[in-house]
Amino acid sequence: MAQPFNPSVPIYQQLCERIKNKIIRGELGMGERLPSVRDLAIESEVNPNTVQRAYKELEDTQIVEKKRGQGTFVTENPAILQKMREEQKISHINRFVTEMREMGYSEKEMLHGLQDYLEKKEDNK
Amino acid sequence: MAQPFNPSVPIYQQLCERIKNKIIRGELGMGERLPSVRDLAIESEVNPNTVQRAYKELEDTQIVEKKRGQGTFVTENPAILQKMREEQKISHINRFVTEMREMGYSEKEMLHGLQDYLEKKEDNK
DNA sequence: ATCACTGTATTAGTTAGATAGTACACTAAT
DNA sequence: ATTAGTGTACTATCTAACTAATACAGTGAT
Repeated sequence: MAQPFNPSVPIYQQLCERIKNKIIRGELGMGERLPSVRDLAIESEVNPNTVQRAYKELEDTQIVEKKRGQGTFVTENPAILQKMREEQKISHINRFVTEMREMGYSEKEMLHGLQDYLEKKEDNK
Repeated sequence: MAQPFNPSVPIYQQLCERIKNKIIRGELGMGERLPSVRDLAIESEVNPNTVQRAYKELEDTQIVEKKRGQGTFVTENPAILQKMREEQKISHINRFVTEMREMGYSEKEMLHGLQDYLEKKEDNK
C-alpha cells in the first residue's frame, strides 16, 4: 500500500520532497536510475502526469537528468548534490527561525526550545 | 501600503497567522478589540469575506470571541492563550525536526545546524 | 520492422480560493 | 425610532492549480 499524501499540499511537490530526501540520504546514489514515470505512478497510486511533473521540477534544479527512451537518473555532478543538501538545510532552518521570531522568541529560547523538545520528545507523540 | 501576501498560501490563513502572532507577542492584549471585518479588509486590501473567514477560523479555536454588533475580541481566558502559544511552538519545532530527520540528520546535527546558523546568520540574508 | 519500454504533449475536468454584490441581524448611541 | 456601526449569510462568478485521460515520440533490443 502506498504511503499516503497530505491532501492540502500538491502531490507533485510531495513526490519531489520524497525523492530529494532519498537522494540526500543516499538511498538513491549518483547516476542511479529512478523508477519510470509509469512505475512510480502505479506505486504511488497517482496519475503518470503527476509523477512527470515532479520529475520535471527535479530536472529543472538539475538534480536529475532525463534520457528519452531510457529513463531518469540522479545527476553525477557532486557539486549540484552538495548545493541541494545545503540549500535544503538552510531553507528548513530559515523557516523555523522566522516562525519562532514572529512568535517573539529570542535566539536563545529557540535553541532551548529545540533542546527541551528533543529531550522530552516522547511526550509529543 | 499593506504588507504583501504569499500567493501560494491562502490569504485567510496568512491573516490568521499574523493575528495569532500579534496576540502571542502581546501586541494585542487579552480582551482587546480587533479591527472590524471591513476595516481590516480595507487595510489589508482584500475582500471582507476573506477577513471574515480568518476571524471565523480564530473563533473556532477560541482565541477570539465575537460579539455581534460590537466587534471581535481577544479571549480573556489565559488558559486558551497559553495553550495556543504552546501548540504553536510545538508545531513549529515538530515540523523542523521532522524535515531534518527526513534529510537524515541526527538530533545533534539539528542542534548544531541551528546553532551555526544563528551565529553566522549574517551570511544568509 | 517490430516491440516494449522510455519521456512528452495536449486537452479536459475538478476543485479550492478569492472576489463581488447584496441582504440580513444585532448593538449602542442619539 | 433612527442611525451608524458591528458581524453574518448567501449566491454567483472567476481564476489558477491540480489531476486525469489519451495520444504522441524517442530508444534500444530483437
